[in-house]
Amino acid sequence: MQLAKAYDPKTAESRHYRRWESLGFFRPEINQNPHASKFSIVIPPPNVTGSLHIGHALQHTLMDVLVRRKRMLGCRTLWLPGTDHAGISVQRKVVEQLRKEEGKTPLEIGREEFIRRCWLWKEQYGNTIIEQMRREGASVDWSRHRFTMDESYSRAVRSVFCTLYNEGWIYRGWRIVNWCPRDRTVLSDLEVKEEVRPDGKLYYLKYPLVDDRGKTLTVATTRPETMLGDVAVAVNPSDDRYSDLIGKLIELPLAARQIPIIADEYVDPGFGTGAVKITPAHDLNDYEIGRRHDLAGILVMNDDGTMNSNAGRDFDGLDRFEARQEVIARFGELGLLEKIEDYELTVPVCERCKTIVEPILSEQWFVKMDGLRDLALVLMENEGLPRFWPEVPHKKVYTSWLENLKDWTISRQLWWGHRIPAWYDEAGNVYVAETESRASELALGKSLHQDPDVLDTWFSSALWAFATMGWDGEVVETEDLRTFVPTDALVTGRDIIFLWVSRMVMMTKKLIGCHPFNDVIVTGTVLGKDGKPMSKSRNNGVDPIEMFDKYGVDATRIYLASIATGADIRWNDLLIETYRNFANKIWNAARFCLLNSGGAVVDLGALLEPRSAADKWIISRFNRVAIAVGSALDKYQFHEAVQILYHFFWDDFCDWYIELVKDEITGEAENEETSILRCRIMTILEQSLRLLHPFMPYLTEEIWEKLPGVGPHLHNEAYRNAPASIMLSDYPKGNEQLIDERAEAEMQLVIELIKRIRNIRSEMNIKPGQRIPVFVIASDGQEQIFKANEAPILKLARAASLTVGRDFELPRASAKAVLAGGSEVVVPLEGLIDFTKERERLKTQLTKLENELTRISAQLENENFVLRAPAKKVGDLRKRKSELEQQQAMMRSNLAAIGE
RNA sequence: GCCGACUUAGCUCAGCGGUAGAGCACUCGCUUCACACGCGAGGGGUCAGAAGUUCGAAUCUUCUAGUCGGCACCA
Repeated sequence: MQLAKAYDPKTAESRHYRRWESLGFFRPEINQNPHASKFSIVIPPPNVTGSLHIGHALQHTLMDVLVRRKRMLGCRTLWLPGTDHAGISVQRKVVEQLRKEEGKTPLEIGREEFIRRCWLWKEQYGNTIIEQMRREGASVDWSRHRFTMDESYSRAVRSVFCTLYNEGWIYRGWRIVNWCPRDRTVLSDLEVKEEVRPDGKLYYLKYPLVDDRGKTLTVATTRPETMLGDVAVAVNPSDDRYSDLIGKLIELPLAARQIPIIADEYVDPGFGTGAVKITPAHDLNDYEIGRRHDLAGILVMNDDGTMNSNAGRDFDGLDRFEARQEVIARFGELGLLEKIEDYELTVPVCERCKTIVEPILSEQWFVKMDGLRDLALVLMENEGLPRFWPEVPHKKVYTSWLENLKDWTISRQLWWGHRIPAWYDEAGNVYVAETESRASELALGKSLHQDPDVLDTWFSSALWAFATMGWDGEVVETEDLRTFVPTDALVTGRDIIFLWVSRMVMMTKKLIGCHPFNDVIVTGTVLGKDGKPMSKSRNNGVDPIEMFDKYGVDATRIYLASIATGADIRWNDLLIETYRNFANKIWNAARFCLLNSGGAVVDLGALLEPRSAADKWIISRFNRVAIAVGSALDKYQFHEAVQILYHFFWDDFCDWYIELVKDEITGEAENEETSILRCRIMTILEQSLRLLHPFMPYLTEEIWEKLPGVGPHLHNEAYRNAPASIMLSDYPKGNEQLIDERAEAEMQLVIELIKRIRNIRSEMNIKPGQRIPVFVIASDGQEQIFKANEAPILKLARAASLTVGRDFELPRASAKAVLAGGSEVVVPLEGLIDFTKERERLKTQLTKLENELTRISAQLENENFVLRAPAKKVGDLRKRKSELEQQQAMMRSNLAAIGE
């Protein structure tokens, strides 16, 4: 079988995914072992509005690595995909589309039509991500794909709402909430971000007292327009400046209203003037003060951020920022504006549209979080679940966030989403039920209308761990739920630990009684080339599809997996190139094996009877690597696994093993030894491909299917009846019995010898084509090793002859080097040697050696070290020291021999 | 204000108590019959600074400086 000279990712990427999918390889049902343990992951459902970005690619890669490995290990494996309806995002897109294409507003086409448009939009654009995930090679079970507004998922949402309501965990009430005047909906605290405004102002307004004519009290505010809703001015009761004013009345300017001066501990006498205007309908703290003093708030704004009629005829209809200017102007005219100070302030903004969020008194639905929070805290306290990877800092951040949790605003003034299952009669009584007919029963047939609001998208995604498994409130036991929940791992970004992870924990614990997942693997952020978070405005984004096209999916995947778990990474194309080259290296190693295969086939038996030291060595190395990869992945140390595999394949397998056996394999002679050797190298290649498969699925499958002798008999026992594919082959776990320390030490010595000779050749400018005689003065026990490996030494050191002995008379004009264990290599260079150069070469090496020797000697001379360090450490160091001393002596005499 | 992370070779990053590592870049040499997306040989670091713990610190503790996060407050 001939392979092309360079690996072309596109060929492989176009072929395998469809086959894997259509043969059902991604489904847990492919596993025919009734006793198989399970492994399950649910995907963090991407928004239907989104397209794949590099963060998805990173998370999907890690999930796929886990899933593919576990599947190959014989687990009944499920990776469940899906998408999120993304309430506000979709609504905004459809509103925009409507405006652009038809010049209409949602109100003009009506709720029903609007929702129909949302579904259309979703059908048209919502599958982008799904198609892109196929390209990634993500081995998700598409037959179990879920959308958060699927019929059964919606039933689950309504059911959970009703349950929580009936148990008193959900309530409706008036609270100060975050209001986005542009989206015209309430937002939860988590959807509000902070923005620093260095150019902010603090306005000092003078409020005239009613009785003491001419006397005023100055308050400081950043939002003067809210004064139209003031109901009091508060001072600290211990503030001597104002104590005589407490209880007096103020004539509120522009509002024709008298308001009292009250005393409250909340007021900080040191800030501003020490007197605070109180606007309970527009500020959380003012609201609390209002409650303490029994003062009702006056709402002066509409839902679009304009002032309402409560603000007075002159302000009604004005935008809040126009109203601010107007208020300031009027105060100025009245001589009541004391001053305006520059004041850096942070304003709350809508996470998505960046509009300044208005705190506003509003009637909304909330989830009481104290009980739910305790479920999560107890789970962490008692069982340490979920386990965060990396644990620092996420465990602490997660628990301390829970400890300070406030109630969750879950209603949204949108149309796209899960409509709140609450109905009202004409008297305003509320009936909460899964369906309208049940609500109607509760209302004894009174005429009802449903609450117009929908639920926060995160309310529905909080149910993702179990609503995806068929749970809908009526059906509470399903095969999938029993089998796959709790899931094993959740791979997600830092940004949604509060929004999603914590809420899934609470809801799953509450509704199902168990935790949703064991491990949470928190990925870092992939930053742009400029080291800043990727964003459209910075135009520093990296499109994973472009990377796939340019470097191949496999190279992109293994690069993403090579990023340390949880660490932020600055994007750099050069690093992907490294792995593109690696893919090519693998391809060419396979090409070599196939070009020289003869009649060889993949045969695990060929690994059981190693012939040469090189065979024993590579088999030992392979098993060591397989074990190390397994333990790295068990700890979610993907990058560690990648490094191990990269260096094993490139350094050990390609640079050394292939080179060591090359002559024999490419030789014309066809004998039994050669064929076994060919089987062996083919098998090591095949085993390596299996280890690499979770990271590089396309490349490994593409090569694997071309190897002679592969088939379902190589599958894990759970898949013996399935069509052949590397993705069902048995994942090598590594066998400790096959680690051969002696063979590894032996080969290391041979490698060192070859490197020393190459160093001499290079430093002495010996032409690559020139063969040179090599002598080795072997120390005790090493003679045999060199003799046994004569052929590879001759080849790889380009030596004409290798003479191994205990003692030689050798010409002064020789280059020499000392090996670990005391052997010495001598290359006679009659006529070729440049003594100056050789002295330099020896001196460089001597210096290196002596630096180490000095350090070690100092350490051993330290009595405390000898006394307190572990005996083994001291022993090792003594051994090292005596070896270094021996080498030093030899090198010194070599140096002396050619003259200082 | 509270909590936290990061600072290691020119660049991007591993390592996190016992001889400073990788990839890229750099220097030198190679059309060696799998691969120039390659092969071989090299150069390059007082591990941000200071103090401490320890026989021993890049690795633990404290402080300082710089960079970046999260949370809270903001009349």
